[in-house]
Amino acid sequence: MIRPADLSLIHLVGRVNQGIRREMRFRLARGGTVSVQEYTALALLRESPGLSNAELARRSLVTPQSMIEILVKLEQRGLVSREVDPAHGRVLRSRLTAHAEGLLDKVEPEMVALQEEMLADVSAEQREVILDGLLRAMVKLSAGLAGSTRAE
Amino acid sequence: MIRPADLSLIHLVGRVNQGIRREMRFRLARGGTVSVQEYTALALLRESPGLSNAELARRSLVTPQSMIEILVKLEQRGLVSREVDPAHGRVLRSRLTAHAEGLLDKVEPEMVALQEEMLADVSAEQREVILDGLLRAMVKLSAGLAGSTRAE
DNA sequence: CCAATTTCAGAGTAACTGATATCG
DNA sequence: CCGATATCAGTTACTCTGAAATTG
Repeated sequence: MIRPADLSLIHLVGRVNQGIRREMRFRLARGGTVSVQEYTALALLRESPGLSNAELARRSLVTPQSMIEILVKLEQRGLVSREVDPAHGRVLRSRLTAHAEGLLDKVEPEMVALQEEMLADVSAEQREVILDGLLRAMVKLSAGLAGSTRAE
Repeated sequence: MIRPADLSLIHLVGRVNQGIRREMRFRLARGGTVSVQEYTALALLRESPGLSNAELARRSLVTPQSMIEILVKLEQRGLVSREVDPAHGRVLRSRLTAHAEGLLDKVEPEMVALQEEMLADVSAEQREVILDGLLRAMVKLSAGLAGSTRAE
């Protein structure tokens, strides 16, 4: 017999994510005019400059085809610059432009505020535990459990 | 100055969610032929039978227009039956059909397995803390922080 | 020749905004 | 008349699968 709690985490993550995206969309609409998906990619690039499209895709758990679409758009809008990797002529490494840095500086305080409001009733210790747990979950998901990345 | 850790949780939830949905889509493709979005609604209805469209939407943090689309499709496919609330002629209360119960019985073990694989390195105590924390976050998000539901 | 990366093209899923009608 | 619900219609956001070219 499956108890309700057995499945609550995967559902709960989905709902919380939906709530977060909803709020992000709303708040991003004022500031810059970047979509949630674009903001997310920019934030990742700020934290890890020089990532390639393939690397960005892996870290975001999406296909490279999905990521390239975001990346190309960001490049066209002058938010990202891409340069050939000197060690591997096929790889293009992405970095934020000054414009993007400025945009993030303007927008990130709002995102921090969102997170703070959302976690108002969650202690610092509890946040650490959650962060650690979700990170472990992401490692497993990245490894490609039984599904999408079938080991042959 | 914004430290990287300041924003990690909202991003981490997004990535974990993406990983979960990716796996769910893959595993659901075999069993029933329900989409992730449909499965999620069915699971919620099993846990809370008799919810109206508006209630389902609120619990899922989506608009009623988004939810009605799923619900109508499920009804057409014979997975959900809807009846007028005797106390309020406008409200339609949804319940799973026997067919849907059978489908969930077949599919849920796979979803439980997914959650177990994903949380393999997370202790029972840690899961409790995460569950509690995300629930608190969802309460805040449901209340409509500063954004989408602007209090005038 | 093989593995990884990039990227074009088309498709499908999922969520949204706006507007209308009904019920209490 | 107001607030909540249901729902039609059109649109936008996001991700995927398939296929082709390039590099080491």
